[in-house]
Amino acid sequence: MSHSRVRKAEVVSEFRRAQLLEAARESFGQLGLAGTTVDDIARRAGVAKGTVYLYFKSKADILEHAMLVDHTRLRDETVPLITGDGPLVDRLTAFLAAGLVFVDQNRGFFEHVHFEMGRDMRKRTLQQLERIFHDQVHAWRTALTRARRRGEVGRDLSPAAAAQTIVALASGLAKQRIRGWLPGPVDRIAATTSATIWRGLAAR
Amino acid sequence: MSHSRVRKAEVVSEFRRAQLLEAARESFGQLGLAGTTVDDIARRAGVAKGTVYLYFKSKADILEHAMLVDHTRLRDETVPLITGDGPLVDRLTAFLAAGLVFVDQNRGFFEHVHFEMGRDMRKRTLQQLERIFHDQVHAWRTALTRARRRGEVGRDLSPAAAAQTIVALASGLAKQRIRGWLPGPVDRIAATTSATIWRGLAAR
Amino acid sequence: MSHSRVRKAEVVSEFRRAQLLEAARESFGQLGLAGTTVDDIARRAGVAKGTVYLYFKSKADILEHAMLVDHTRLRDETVPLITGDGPLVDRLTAFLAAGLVFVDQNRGFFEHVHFEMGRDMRKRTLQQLERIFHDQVHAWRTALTRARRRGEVGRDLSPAAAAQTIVALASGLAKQRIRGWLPGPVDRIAATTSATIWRGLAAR
Amino acid sequence: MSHSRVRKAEVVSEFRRAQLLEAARESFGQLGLAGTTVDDIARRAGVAKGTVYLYFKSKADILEHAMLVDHTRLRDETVPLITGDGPLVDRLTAFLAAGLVFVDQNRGFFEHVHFEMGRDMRKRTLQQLERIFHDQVHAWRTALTRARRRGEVGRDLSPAAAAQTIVALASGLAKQRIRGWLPGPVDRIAATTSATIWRGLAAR
DNA sequence: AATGAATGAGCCTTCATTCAT
DNA sequence: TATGAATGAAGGCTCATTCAT
Repeated sequence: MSHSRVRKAEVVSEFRRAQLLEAARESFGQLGLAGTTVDDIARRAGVAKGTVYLYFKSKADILEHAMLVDHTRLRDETVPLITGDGPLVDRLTAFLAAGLVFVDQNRGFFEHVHFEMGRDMRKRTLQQLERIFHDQVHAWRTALTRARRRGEVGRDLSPAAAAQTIVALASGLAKQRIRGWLPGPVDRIAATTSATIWRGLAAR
Repeated sequence: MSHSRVRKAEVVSEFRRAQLLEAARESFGQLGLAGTTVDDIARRAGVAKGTVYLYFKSKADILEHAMLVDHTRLRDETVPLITGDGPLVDRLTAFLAAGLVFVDQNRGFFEHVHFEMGRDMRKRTLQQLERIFHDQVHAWRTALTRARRRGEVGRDLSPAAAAQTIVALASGLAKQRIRGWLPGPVDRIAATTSATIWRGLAAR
Repeated sequence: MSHSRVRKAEVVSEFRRAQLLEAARESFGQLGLAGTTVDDIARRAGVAKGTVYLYFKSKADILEHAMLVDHTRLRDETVPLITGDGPLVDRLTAFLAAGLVFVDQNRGFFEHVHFEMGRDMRKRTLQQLERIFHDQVHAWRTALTRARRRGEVGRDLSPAAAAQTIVALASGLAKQRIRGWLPGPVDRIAATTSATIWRGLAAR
Repeated sequence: MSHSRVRKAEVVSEFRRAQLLEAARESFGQLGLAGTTVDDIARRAGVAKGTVYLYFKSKADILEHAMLVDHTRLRDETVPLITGDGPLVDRLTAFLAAGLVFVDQNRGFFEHVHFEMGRDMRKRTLQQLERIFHDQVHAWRTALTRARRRGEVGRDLSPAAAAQTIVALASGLAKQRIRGWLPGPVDRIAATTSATIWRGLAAR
């Protein structure tokens, strides 16, 4: 019974954390990082200000955890798509689309947060993003190397360069999507972009 | 004579503004947006804090003007490259390289400033960037359309999609360069990336 | 039986109070008054924060009781020494030594607590100390009057003034001992000081 | 003229500091250290809260400077009295009186402040006080050694022990005066105390 | 009796902006 | 024009105390 009480407390605690993170994401998304006060977060979560500090040790800590959720999701929703087994061009399309979908689902949060972090926070955030970036590049290099062996991509293609190009392109698309410069259905954008770099620009 | 006095006053005034903007860019670059105080800027410019407010109406105003300088430069250093008259692939390489060079030259400023702007400031900034982005896309679409007519690029290529892809790619490369994830000489990066999308990924 | 149950409850209750007071003294001694949180006290006593409030009505209340223990001890360890029956000079030495020993044994607590009390608490504390002070002065006056009658001290000595002098001196020594400005064995300090005022400074 | 302007600014600045210190001493004296807010100090000085931080870098800094004034005065008002050239017993009386006068003039401030300082502040304060204490003891030892040579005090008196006794006694008197346990005119208290230890307690 | 999550008042400090000189 | 002292709003954080379980 003491066991179940511990469990219950843990569950409640986790719930509060999630509740606060949700409130924080909402507030950050609407008011920006600087515009959000701890009071805001508390109010949205329906608790008193002091309560926030029972679950997170500072405002920065809240942000860090809020972002961690995103980063985990971002990786999980993109990397596996690269190492699938369909035709490479389809995987490329899916990869580009996934990045755009992710952005669409987190627009408010991204719009502000990635732009207002302080020095140290940004450092830590970028380290996390760098790992994701490296994972994506690595996965693409592997996929391209195999595809070249199978004759699916050009013999003279540099898998390393191409991998980096793809990831940079996905990142560029996402950025422009966040900013609203890339309207329209995600699938169409992904498909045409994918087609463009798949075939190349040059006449043949 | 009253005329020349006005002139002189204007010149002095312009000088002060430039001096303050330079100090601001330096401080923003080193300390970030939130980390920079109006006092910092004044001190670096060698004037008193109150003087700053004779030339700019707020801290946000300083930032806005500091960015305007950048945006003007960014446009001037990229758009003309697209509408040149060498082979399209060379222009593409030059375009990608120019974006990276620009980033390299303003790294400190970008690193911080683009990440810390408040709501309204970011809005205005993005509007400016959007215009540059549109100009770039437009220039590429024109260039690609002509190139297609000349048979320089594939018949079935969509100039609109390709233009957007190129610009997104340039933007993605720039972003990763800022973050330090794209080390090495700018020219090599531009050349290999350009080659990749020029030839395309697909075997032929 | 209901009687014995009440008794048992009382005993347990007293035990808890003592346990909490001990924890409080420890914490006050190490972290100071302001540096000690109710949580600290609870943790050291191995109970939950709320429990503290079952035994004391506030942090100030804890402090008050913690000091009461001290004051009782201080009185019990000094006043009886004055009204003994050995030679007066020996009683003086013993009295001075007792004050120093007391300080040595409670250094941590004194170091902080006497310096950080709030208004009201200090008022109450000083009232308690004043009683001890008066008791000491009174005891000394009585002892000196008797000693004068016996010809043990100078005929022209004012018992009242001398009593106050002795107590002030003891208090001054204690203060300097707390501050670490009076190193060395307690007995030696007490003996030399005692000798000094016993013989007086003047040549004879 | 620029010279005189600098001067004027300095004078104004010093005036403000003094004004703030006075307000702080007043507030600390009335409300205690913890009870005094920076707002209190500002209000008493007739300035805005932010202004306080133009002259002192923190609340602790204010306290430190407020105490420095005291310590300087305490030393200057006591040490010179010891090394005068009148009869030693008169110097002793003057010394004891000076300590009591000092306390009387700063009662409110002392009452609170010395009792509520935080760890570090108290450490620094005590270091300053220790120097004063040492200076006093040293001066007395010198004075007593000379007096012994002149046959003014007993041949067998230990100057070191006697010096420490005197200083401890002065400190004890001051402490009790602060606490209100030593009412009456300062001169009388000093005279009788001085007489008591000058003649000694012992019958002769 | 015991718990510990929740509360919220309160305080120090920063800094963009103003204004008297 | 230039100065820089003065302002005061605003926000992150602590912690004594309460209360539902």
